[in-house]
Amino acid sequence: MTAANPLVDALVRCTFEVTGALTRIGAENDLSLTQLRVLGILRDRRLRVTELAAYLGLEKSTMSGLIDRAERRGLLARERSPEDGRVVDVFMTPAGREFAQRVYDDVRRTLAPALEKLRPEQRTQLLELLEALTAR
Amino acid sequence: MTAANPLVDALVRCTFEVTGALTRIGAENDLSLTQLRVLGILRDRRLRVTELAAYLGLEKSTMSGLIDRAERRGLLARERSPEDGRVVDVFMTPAGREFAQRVYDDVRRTLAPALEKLRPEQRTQLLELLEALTAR
DNA sequence: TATTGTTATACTCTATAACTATA
DNA sequence: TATAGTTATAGAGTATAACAATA
Repeated sequence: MTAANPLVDALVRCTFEVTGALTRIGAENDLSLTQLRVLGILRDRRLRVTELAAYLGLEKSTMSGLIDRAERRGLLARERSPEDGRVVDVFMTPAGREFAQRVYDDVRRTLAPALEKLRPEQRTQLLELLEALTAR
Repeated sequence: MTAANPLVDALVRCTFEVTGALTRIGAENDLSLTQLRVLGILRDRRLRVTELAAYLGLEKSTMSGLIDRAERRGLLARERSPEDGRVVDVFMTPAGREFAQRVYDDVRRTLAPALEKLRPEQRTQLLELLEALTAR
């Protein structure tokens, strides 16, 4: 038995709510939560397949499928590494970048209203707390 | 174009981190994120299929499959409503309740350490902010 | 031999459409 | 007719195991 922990419970509840919003916005753009996350990760990075899988906590084989489908849509591209012939780099196409920008704008527009119900000093507090929480 | 919003970004990043932890703990117990959420919702409620689908933002047909698999594992049970023969109520079995308790204990044990890095008054703040955020 | 990535396979998750039973 | 739920179907997401190519 573990003691009740209202803070963990509130965090989990909030997570499910935000995830719900993200899933809905993703679906409106034919993106699963995972694809949405892939786009977020690759926005400012170029990663090999294994690294991407590690970021997402998924198997390489799962990544292959995700990349296949995104590549078929013209959002991502693959490139064999010149240094190591086994490695495949993955990165966003210009179209993918533009698309991701639009979708994440949508995310901001959707989530901002709830956050604006907080007082300004509460928003500052929350930002600090979230950053403290996700700092490694 | 939407202005950058560090607070939304921090919230999304936090959401993906917590989701990652929930997915991993779920996987260790052969539960998808959705099944984990079903167990959380039904912990203190008895809902008809349509209500459950609404809670999760899913189609009724998707619910049927989710319930089927959880029922096959002995975690959930269905019961036809005596008042309205079309309605099917869904609820947790004792085994399901016990199982959910164990899994959510695991969730608390996993997430608590990160939260304990915050100072006590920060934890109080965070709880208040999360509650303000998810209040309807 | 070890590592990187893909393919084959099987199962879950999901939506849409068609259906059954009840109201 | 309308509503509640299930079934059929198809596609995406996921893991495991086997594989090919490269190091």
